[in-house]
This record gives sequence, structure tokens and C-alpha cells, in this order.
Amino acid sequence: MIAEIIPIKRLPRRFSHFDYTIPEELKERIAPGQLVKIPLKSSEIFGLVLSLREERASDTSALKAVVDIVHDTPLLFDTHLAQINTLSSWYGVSYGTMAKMMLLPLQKRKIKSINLKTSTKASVFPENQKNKKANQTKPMFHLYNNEMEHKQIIQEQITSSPNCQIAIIVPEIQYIDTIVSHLKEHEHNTVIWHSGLSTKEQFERWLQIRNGEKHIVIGTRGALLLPYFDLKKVIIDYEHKGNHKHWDQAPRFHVKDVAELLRTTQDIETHFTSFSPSVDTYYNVHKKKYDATHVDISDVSNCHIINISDERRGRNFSPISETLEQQLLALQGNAFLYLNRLGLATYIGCNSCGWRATCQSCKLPQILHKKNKQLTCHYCKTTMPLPTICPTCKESIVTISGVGTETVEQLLNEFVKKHNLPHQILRVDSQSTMQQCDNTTIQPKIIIGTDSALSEIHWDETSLVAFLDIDMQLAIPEFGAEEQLWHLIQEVQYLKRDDAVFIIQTREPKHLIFKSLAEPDRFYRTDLNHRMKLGYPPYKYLVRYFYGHANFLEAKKVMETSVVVLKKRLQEQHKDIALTDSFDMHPRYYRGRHWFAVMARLSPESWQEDLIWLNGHIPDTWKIDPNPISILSP
DNA sequence: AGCACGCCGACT
DNA sequence: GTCGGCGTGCTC
Repeated sequence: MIAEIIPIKRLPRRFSHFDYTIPEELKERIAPGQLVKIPLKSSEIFGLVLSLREERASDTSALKAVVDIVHDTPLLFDTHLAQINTLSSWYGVSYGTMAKMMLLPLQKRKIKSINLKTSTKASVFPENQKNKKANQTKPMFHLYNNEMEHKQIIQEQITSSPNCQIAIIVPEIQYIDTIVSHLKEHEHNTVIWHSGLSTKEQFERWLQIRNGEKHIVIGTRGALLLPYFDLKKVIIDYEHKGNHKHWDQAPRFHVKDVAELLRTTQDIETHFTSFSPSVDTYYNVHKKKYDATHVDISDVSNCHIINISDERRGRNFSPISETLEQQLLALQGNAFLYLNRLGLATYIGCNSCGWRATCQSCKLPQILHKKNKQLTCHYCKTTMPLPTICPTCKESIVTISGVGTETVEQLLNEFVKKHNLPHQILRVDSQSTMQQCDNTTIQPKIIIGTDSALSEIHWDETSLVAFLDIDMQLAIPEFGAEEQLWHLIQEVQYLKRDDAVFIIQTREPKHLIFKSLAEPDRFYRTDLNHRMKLGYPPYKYLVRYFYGHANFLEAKKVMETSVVVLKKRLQEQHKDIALTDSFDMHPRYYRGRHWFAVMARLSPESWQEDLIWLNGHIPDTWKIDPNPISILSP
């Protein structure tokens, strides 16, 4: 007999499983799902028994032997093995990589002494999935307009499914606390899971999840891949957020896609919850693909849209409009000024020849910072001195413009001094957090910050919120850029005190987003219409492939020829899959390579089969990114 | 992917 | 002589 074993190790995608012989004394005991010890190269590692089969003539005699069985009780159930199998084929990773994500804390000596609970119900290998379609419940969407409703929805979901496991997935670690505070009375029955846990914590919590000792799991995306004992329900909270996608490294999975797999193959309920439904969810609710309790999205009618172009005509070149200035002068309590740009100046260039300071390797604009007056690339963090003459035409004096958080910080400090205001100015961004600042004074504060400040603001003390310049967000050439800005406005509206003033400064006050604030359906319908015309989700399921090489021309050439070959294959096999031409990514150069990408548009009805077909026909060196949140960036 | 191996160049 | 840089090659 031969054992097909998954080595629990990140291996390249071509190594799905390895064959091992079974020593005589283990033959009676070995079974699929068991954790075993196997030799691999020169070391001994853990493996998972995938299946057992009779010896074939084609088997070489060079096979190594299984060393030992760690537990007689299978560590994983058939459903878990089936899940590994499907997710590997979607994301183009080896079984070992998938297994590693399910079993990350196992590299321990403690493992031998743990007690594994046996599954009580007979697990069904999902071969006859098709028959089960009838019992499946549709995904559900729940809207909440305040934290009371939020708490209520989560609590209802917990109490309606007693004695089985529920996973609540949030997009970022910071959101875990909110959920925990809503479920205080279930604290003894709750496990928190996120990427910041130590190996020891991971191991303990992993076992509680595997053995079904705790019923409520609150965690970030990785928590969805753990081997649950008896999972009945998945709640994806803040469902509109992009960070439900694991874009970092393979497997590049989207929580929603994994939840859909669990729903269709294991009858696990999926619930999407949010205060601002994603465009995708809005579509699915209206097409009756999701059930929903109510979808009356509250409007943002008390928001002041300020046209900065008018201010410019009135010779006010400050990033702070007159309206905002008046509000600041009358400020009681704290203010939060949002600007999603770091640094002092974001445009360093030459007026006569058009040269612009860009990073040598990444080709991204360099930003001037206060510290040492250095030009910095925000992507690769390299710095260089600010040039005094244009490096290209050697004549003109370099122009410095564009407002960043540091500029506004300086400006506000002068403003406060000039008008004798009691406010302290704080800059909160990726370079300086709220904790680092002197936060002990009872002095009122004006906080100037980027996205990362949003979760640190004390909203109950804040009576003024302003977006200084969000036009840059509208210029991003990504299909989800408008939607992201929409959700950002909704988030501020959701978090801010009801009586707090909300100001948005823009050069495009006529933009759809601002015109739709009092009429949310208009935004959704119009954005959906654009997406339909351009072939974006939810009308198409996107898959992005990308490839990088140290040499630019080599990268370009290899990618282009591979795309031509793939297009030919698609035509030969009459596959209804649209493929773009290859395009360069943004930044074009990072991690020592030049990157090119290609995108496939699949039918939302058949994406699972099409994705597997594509993954089987692409070069081994391509990275696979199904359902990407960004087309251009890594 | 990740790790062992190996072949050179700069130090106690 | 030995530490350590990262190029190369292999995993049942």
C-alpha cells in the first residue's frame, strides 16, 4: 500500500502531494485525515494522509516511508480535505500551502499530547453536492444604521444558532474589539483569531476551534480557513471593506469566495452585514440572489460640499477653504481633518521641461518630507536629497507643490497661533500614531490624518470633520475607486456624532458621489451601469495573473508571448473567456522585478470551472489573483 | 516556496 | 582559516 501525503509546508504549486510507503506496523492504523511524520529531503516534517491506494507498477522504488502516525484520530475531516483540494485549484497553490494555513501552529512538541475529538456526524465527501442544492439557504444581507442595530443583528445570529460554531469575520484587527464588546455575555464561549497571535496562543485557540470547545470565533480573514469542528454560520461584517481579500501573498483568496464554497459544499449559512452595502451586495440583493431584512440606506444630507475651484478664483490658495476656516475659528471640541496624502509636498517637478521627481526603481512620484528635507518614495522608502536645479534641463528652478499632511500640520500651527486658539495640532498617519502623541492634555485638538487615523478618532469628542481633498481618490483608474470613496463618506457619517459638522472640499462638486449623497440608490445604480458596460464585477468575475522579471524587456517579452499563446489555446478550445492584453503594473518595479499583468473576465455563473481551467494553462511562474481588489497594484 | 548546499570575498 | 553573502537546485 501507498499513502498519498500532503506535506504541511509551503511548496510550489506543482507539488500537490507525495507518495510514501507504509511500514508494516502502521498499515492497520493509517487512515485519511491523520497527522503523520514524514521524511522530506533531509528533515522530518508533519504530513496529512490524503488517501491510500494499492501499489502500481509505475511507482518507483525510491519512495520514502512514513515515519509515524501522530494521532490515530484523524486531525482533519473529509470536508476539510475537500476544502483544501478546491481552494488549491482556485488559488494555484499546493495542497501543502493550503494545509499550512489550516494548521499553522502545529510545529510543536505539544502536539502529541493533545486530545482530538472525533466528529459526531458522519462527514459526507461532497461528491453529490448537486443534490444538496435544494436545502441551501441563500446568503443573507443585514444593514445596520447604528451600533445598537449592529449589536442586535450579531446577537440575534448568535442566539438563533445555539450549540454550534459561528465565525464572525472582520476586515481588520481593530474591528475585533467592537464585536467583542457586543458579545460580552458570550465571552466564555468566544475565541479571537488574527495574524498577531503568538505561536502559543495560536496553538491553544486552534485546538479550541478544532475540537469545538468554543462556539464563537471572531477574527480576520485567516480565521475562515481553520479546521472547524462544527461550523454552521459565517458572518462577514463590514462586508464592503477591501481587506476581506488576502492580497499579500498566495493563496490570494477573498473571504466572500471561501464563504460561498462553504455554503455550497457544507451547507454553512453566510451572512453579510454592513452599514454601507458594497455595490456587489446591492446588486445581489436586488437580483434576489441574497435575502435581506431591509436595505434602506440612510442618506448623508447634512454634509457640506465645498467647491475649492471657487475658492481658487477668490485667491484662496490654502488647503483650507473659507467655510472650513470659519468652522475652525468657532470650534468647540475636537476636529478631524482628513487628507490621504503624507508629507510636505507631493509634486516636485520642473516647470519648463516637465520633468517630475520620480523614484528610480518604482517609477512613482517622490514626496518631499519635513524630516531632513528629503525626497522619499512611499513605496520602497528610499530617499534622496531635494535637487535645486532640474536634473534634465539643468536650467529651471524646481517647483514644489501639492499638499500633504505635514503641510497642513505646519499651516494649522500658524493658524492656531495667529488666532490665539487653544487647540493642539496632532498629525495621525502611518508615521505618527495617536499613542505616540501627547494625548494626556485636556486641551481641544485638531487632528490631521490619513486613513489610518479613522480608527483612532474619539468621535464623541469630535464636532467637526472635513475631507480636505479627496479628488485624488476620484482620479484613481480602478473600477472600485468611486465605491471606496462612497464607503468612506458613509463610514464618517456612521461614526461621527449626529450634531458634528461634516465638510467635503472638492474641485468636482457635481460628481455622481456628491450628487447621490441624499439619494444613495442613484449612486449604486449608476456605478452598476458603468460596471456592466465595462465588464467589471458583479457582471464579470475577474482573475488577474501577473509576472515579474529582473529585466524589464525580458519581463515584457515573456508576458506578451505567454498571453498570445494562452489566447490561442482559448480559441482552440472554444472557451468563452475574455483576456486583456498584457499591461504594466503600478508600481511597475518592486521587490527587484519589473511586473506585467493580464486580466481574464469570467462569467459569474461558471467562474469556478473557468478559473481552474485557466490555472491549468498558464505558465508556472505566473502569480494567480482571483477576484482582485486592484487591477494595477500588487 | 523554502531551505540546504556551494562557491567566492572580507574579516578575527 | 572561517564567517557569511546570495546564486543554484531539489523536494515522493
